[in-house]
Amino acid sequence: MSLDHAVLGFLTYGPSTGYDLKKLFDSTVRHFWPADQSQIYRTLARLGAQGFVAHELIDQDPLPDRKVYSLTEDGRAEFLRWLAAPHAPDPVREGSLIQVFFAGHLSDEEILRLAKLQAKGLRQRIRTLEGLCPLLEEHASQIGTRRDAFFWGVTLEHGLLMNRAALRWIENVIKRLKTPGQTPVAS
Amino acid sequence: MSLDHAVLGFLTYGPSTGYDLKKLFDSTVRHFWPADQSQIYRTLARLGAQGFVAHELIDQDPLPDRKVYSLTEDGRAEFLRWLAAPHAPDPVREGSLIQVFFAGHLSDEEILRLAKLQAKGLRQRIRTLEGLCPLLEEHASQIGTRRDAFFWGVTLEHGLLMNRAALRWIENVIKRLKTPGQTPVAS
DNA sequence: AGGGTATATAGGATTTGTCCTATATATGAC
DNA sequence: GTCATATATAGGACAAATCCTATATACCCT
Repeated sequence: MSLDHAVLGFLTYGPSTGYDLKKLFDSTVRHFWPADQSQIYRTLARLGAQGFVAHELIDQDPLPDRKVYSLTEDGRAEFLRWLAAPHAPDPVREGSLIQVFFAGHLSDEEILRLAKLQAKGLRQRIRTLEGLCPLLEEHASQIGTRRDAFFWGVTLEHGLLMNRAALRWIENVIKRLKTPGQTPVAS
Repeated sequence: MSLDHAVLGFLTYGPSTGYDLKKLFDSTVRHFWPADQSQIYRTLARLGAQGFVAHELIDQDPLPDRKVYSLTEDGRAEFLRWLAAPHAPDPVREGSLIQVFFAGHLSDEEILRLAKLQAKGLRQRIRTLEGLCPLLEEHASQIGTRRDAFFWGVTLEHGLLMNRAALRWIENVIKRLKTPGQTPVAS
């Protein structure tokens, strides 16, 4: 349950509401762990029932009360325990590769069309990640330390490197499709 | 619903049972699309209800009857429609990065320990993928064409490249942790 | 005047995937 | 002799995630 610990993690920086957490998620970890608004509220409720977070109500009439959540002692302990423990990597799920896997049923032209679309999507995603860089630095200076900023940047770097590798891969596939007769051997 | 189309895809090579499909999944697409046994059977049932597959029973007393599924006309049409259409990439979910994101709360020693474990896992995964190569070629020669073998190999290549990129990334992070004072800037 | 966005929470419904169990027998390993 | 593995299907229970809707008001744009 990574989301639970991501929420606890953000609360180590100080109390926050579900609404603010959602925005924080979107501007920092969305690129490797998207979180639905509805899921965040439910997670906060569950963490509350487990005693890992507590909240106080702040009246905002006529808007709904703000529920400002903060970490309890137990919550902080649980987070640090999780953070220091090794975890199995989550299984990979790349649906687009299923299409590639069965692409032999299509004509080269059709495959090229799809591959180029994929490449376009990857380039777009890379630009999005590059645009995230200043945003992340802004957040780091606001709520985190310089040390935090290093690790935040490193996760962004991961996204960039992976997407660039995927782009190189698909561009290479396109190249090989255009010049047939080559051995497709991996390794 | 990628699984549905993966199942339909495998059935284009000929009729099969849920049991055999599970084995086929494990030896070909498991590295980018793991499928639970239980899920495969339920998927076959659902595809049957939708009219995309049909099955005949083969008595095997005392073992349970084999349900040999084959594609219907509708099923083949649906698969080819899906195969030729562009699809949005599935969202990335890398739980391990959440740990990296909050790693600032740990000591350098603890982080190094975890990072080295991650690297070890990646090397292991790379070896597994390399070992899958001959298996995949064997399957390709048995049930697919040479053209299929190309695309099957390309998906494997994707896995190798992505895991190697991830390994380089983590090794670089380890290096930077050991020599402090360097700018962590991405890009 | 009407439509989109921001503020704030929350629940229903559905989908997708995992884990575990049940059934029934044969074979090979230790 | 017992224990794991292979053969074959199937369902209950649960977890995780997404989508949509409801509530209420204010502000800005056209």
